[in-house]
Amino acid sequence: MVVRRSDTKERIEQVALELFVEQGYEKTSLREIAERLEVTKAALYYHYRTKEDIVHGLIDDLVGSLDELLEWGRAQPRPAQAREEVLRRFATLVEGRFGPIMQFIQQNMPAMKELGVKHSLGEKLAALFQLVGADEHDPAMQLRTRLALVAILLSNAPMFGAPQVADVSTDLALQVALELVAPRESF
Amino acid sequence: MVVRRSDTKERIEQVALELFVEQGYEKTSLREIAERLEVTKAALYYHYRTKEDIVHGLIDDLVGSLDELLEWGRAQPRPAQAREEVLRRFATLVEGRFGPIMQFIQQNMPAMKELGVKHSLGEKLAALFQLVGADEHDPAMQLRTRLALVAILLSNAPMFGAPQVADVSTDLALQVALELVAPRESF
DNA sequence: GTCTATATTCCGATAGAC
DNA sequence: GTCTATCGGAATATAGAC
Repeated sequence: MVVRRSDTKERIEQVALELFVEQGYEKTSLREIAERLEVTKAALYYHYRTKEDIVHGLIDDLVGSLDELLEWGRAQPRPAQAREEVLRRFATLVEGRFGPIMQFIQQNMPAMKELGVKHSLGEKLAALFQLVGADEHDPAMQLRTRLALVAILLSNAPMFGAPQVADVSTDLALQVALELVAPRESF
Repeated sequence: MVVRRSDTKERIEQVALELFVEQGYEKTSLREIAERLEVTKAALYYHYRTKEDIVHGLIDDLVGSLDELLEWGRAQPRPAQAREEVLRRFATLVEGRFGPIMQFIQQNMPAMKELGVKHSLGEKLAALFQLVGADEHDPAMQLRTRLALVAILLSNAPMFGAPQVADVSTDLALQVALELVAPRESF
């Protein structure tokens, strides 16, 4: 069971994430967040020590879920056969409540780097990559594995905003991702 | 022949790009750029009207090269057969002098959006996507086409910093990109 | 828990001498 | 073309009343 946070804390994180996705982390001031919440800046500082702490609140949630996914995947007796289900669960997370957070992270890498998020989250994604890529040593297969994860992420956020020609459903992204990591003889 | 700019203008763009890639656009101040150049802020303002103008100076170069690539691709009599060469030339641009700029753009999307870069550059990338994807109407093929471009971009910049497990050579990325857009019967 | 008021710092940008 | 000096504003953050 998730620990119950105060309503205000939840509302702060929710509104902050909205604005971070709309405008980016740096361009979003605490004044704007406070205004949309119809409170003052000082109120925010009662709940969070710094602006950075708000981001950590958002990220910790995601890191926790990734940990659960990793734990599950590693517990599977036949890793090779768990690949598909790991990708499926990852896609579920991305299309679910972590979609906006993933988009926020993707589009604000310099800020994530400064906050140390790039390190903690990068660890998890590297582990996920290894789990899905299993013990592949072929560089081409490693690249395909990475692209499989990107395919799922692309269904959530646009790349450069432009090549969003058609809507990509999560199901389609998952299908292409599975093709990418599927064993093959040749093309 | 490229128009000859003053040495100082070139050095400003070079140093600014360095810092933009290292720290991000918003976190890089004109003071820092000036300090690394060993001049004062005011000197920068003689060459560029605003901080945004420095970015536009960097981007225009790239947009120009993409235009050339698009022009060439469109002039090919057999578009389907030009795909491979377009991807090859795109990879050459990314691994060449535009690598850092592409990385900068990718990792600073909110700033690009505010500068209108997302629009001008997005147009070019959408056109490139259409050229490579040709007249594909299958959504799965459209996604694969997008991933082909991403594969090439991934060889240049890390994704989340972490899943950079092995070095991805441009040749390998190009090969996987070609596989992705290659016509197929089934998997 | 939320407020008013303020401290502090840094930024982008300009004026004008040389 | 580069400098010194400075302006106006906005940002994060804090102090202290209620």
